[in-house]
Amino acid sequence: MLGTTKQATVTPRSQSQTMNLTQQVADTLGAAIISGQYDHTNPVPSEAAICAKLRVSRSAVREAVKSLAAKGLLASRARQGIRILPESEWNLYDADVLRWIRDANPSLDLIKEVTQLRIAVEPEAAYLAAQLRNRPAIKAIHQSLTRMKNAEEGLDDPVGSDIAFHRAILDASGNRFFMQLGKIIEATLRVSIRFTNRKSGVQVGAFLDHKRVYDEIEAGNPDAAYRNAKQLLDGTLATIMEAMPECPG
Amino acid sequence: MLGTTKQATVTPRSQSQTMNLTQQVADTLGAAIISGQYDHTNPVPSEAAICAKLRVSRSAVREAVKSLAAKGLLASRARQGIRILPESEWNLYDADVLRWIRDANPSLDLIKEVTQLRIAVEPEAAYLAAQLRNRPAIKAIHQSLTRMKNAEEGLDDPVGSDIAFHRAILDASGNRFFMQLGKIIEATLRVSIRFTNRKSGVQVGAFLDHKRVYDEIEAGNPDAAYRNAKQLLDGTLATIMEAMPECPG
DNA sequence: TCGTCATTTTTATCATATAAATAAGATATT
DNA sequence: AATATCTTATTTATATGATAAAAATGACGA
Repeated sequence: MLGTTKQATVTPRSQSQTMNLTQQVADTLGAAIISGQYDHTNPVPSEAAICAKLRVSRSAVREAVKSLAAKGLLASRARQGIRILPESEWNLYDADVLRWIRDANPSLDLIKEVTQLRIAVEPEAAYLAAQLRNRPAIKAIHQSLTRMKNAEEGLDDPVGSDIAFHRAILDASGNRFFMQLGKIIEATLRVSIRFTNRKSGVQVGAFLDHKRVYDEIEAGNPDAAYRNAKQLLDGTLATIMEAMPECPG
Repeated sequence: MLGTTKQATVTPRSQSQTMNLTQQVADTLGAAIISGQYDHTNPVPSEAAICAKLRVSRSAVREAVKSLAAKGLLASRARQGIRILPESEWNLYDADVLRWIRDANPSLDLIKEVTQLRIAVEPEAAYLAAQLRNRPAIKAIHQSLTRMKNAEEGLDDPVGSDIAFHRAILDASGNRFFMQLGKIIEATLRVSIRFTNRKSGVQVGAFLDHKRVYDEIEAGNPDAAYRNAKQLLDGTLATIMEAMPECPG
């Protein structure tokens, strides 16, 4: 046999477990872009340079670039090369982008902003859920509440059950935009623990606070569900703000 | 010169104005997927079949597929082919996805859900803006308010100035998640007009309603800004619900 | 100084070949 | 008969190289 192909040195640190080459390249580039490694003095390398650097074929690089372009991170044009788009174009509501941001700058800023988003959205979702009264969806909320109860006795994961509860409410709203926020919130919450894991003492009354929201949804009282959800989240934000170094607003 | 390449028949109806081939293919496939053309009885064709159908190279198809995968529409694996992901995975906060959804099913449902999102987010954004009191940002709100005033006398675009106002408030919140919703809201509002363009009579008091929100932000009264913004949007939702055939919630 | 044009770099697109993964069928084993 | 193993075929994954098109740059001339 002549001309055997086969070469491909994988990208450096990227986890190649389940990721294919293109995904690995996209992950490497995405993380580099968001961590601010490139700017006008140090522009993104050309396709050819990336190929050489990562030791992969042009196909892999080009497919990765298309993937990142779809997330709003960059754009490429002939002769102009690959240029990074302004941050305002980055799709924050994308799990990968969010992860790269979180890892590039592990701070409470992102968590604060997500919490502000939750404060805006979750009470409204509870309101809509109480209006809709979708049986299966409400049952799912109740099940996550049971998980929280179990978690208090160490029989279930406290974080996991809490996340499940909030996601169940979003799902019960019937609003697709609210539902999609579930995975964004989850991705953030799972990390925020590392920052705000002040002793589980604050968790004591948590179950009851959550149950109040459920009860009002189940009873079909939109306004009361809204109020209880808002109160619950204001407490969460307060905890986060306490943990923050300075408090600019 | 031997072996001249050159062929490439473009995709059918896609606007090829500024779009390159890959984008055209992605647009064609994305629209087809979201319009529900494929299901388990009629799965997505293989790469080869798409190449033949659209008369483009495999590279173009593969890059388009990567782009759609990045938006959560599909995933592809060897021997298994391209499979559509469940709707819950589609990134709704993506301008392309939103456009495909809107065009696939032109109804008020999407507009209603976006408005529910606005009701949740915009009052909170006004609240934060009043807290932050960022001078340039508040000035931008005022400028859009001036545009609305002019629009009342036919000197500016009513829709454009209204959108500018709401985007300015989101921008003034300092929250990146809120800011990003600007383009989503804009894309939806520009279409919703076709549905709810009940005579501009309702517009009469609109300027004052908007000005009240601005005044409270400028004065640094978060709670009042919140209330006025909420009131403003409740009116908007009411208009939309009126225009809807049936009112399920 | 300014516009025009040739040059050259870079992405865009195409074509083709090989590798790897895996669904499905065939075969062997218990 | 049921299960495990091997074979085959199909499809995506990856690599390579060639041509096309776009656009930044610099040379040139009016």
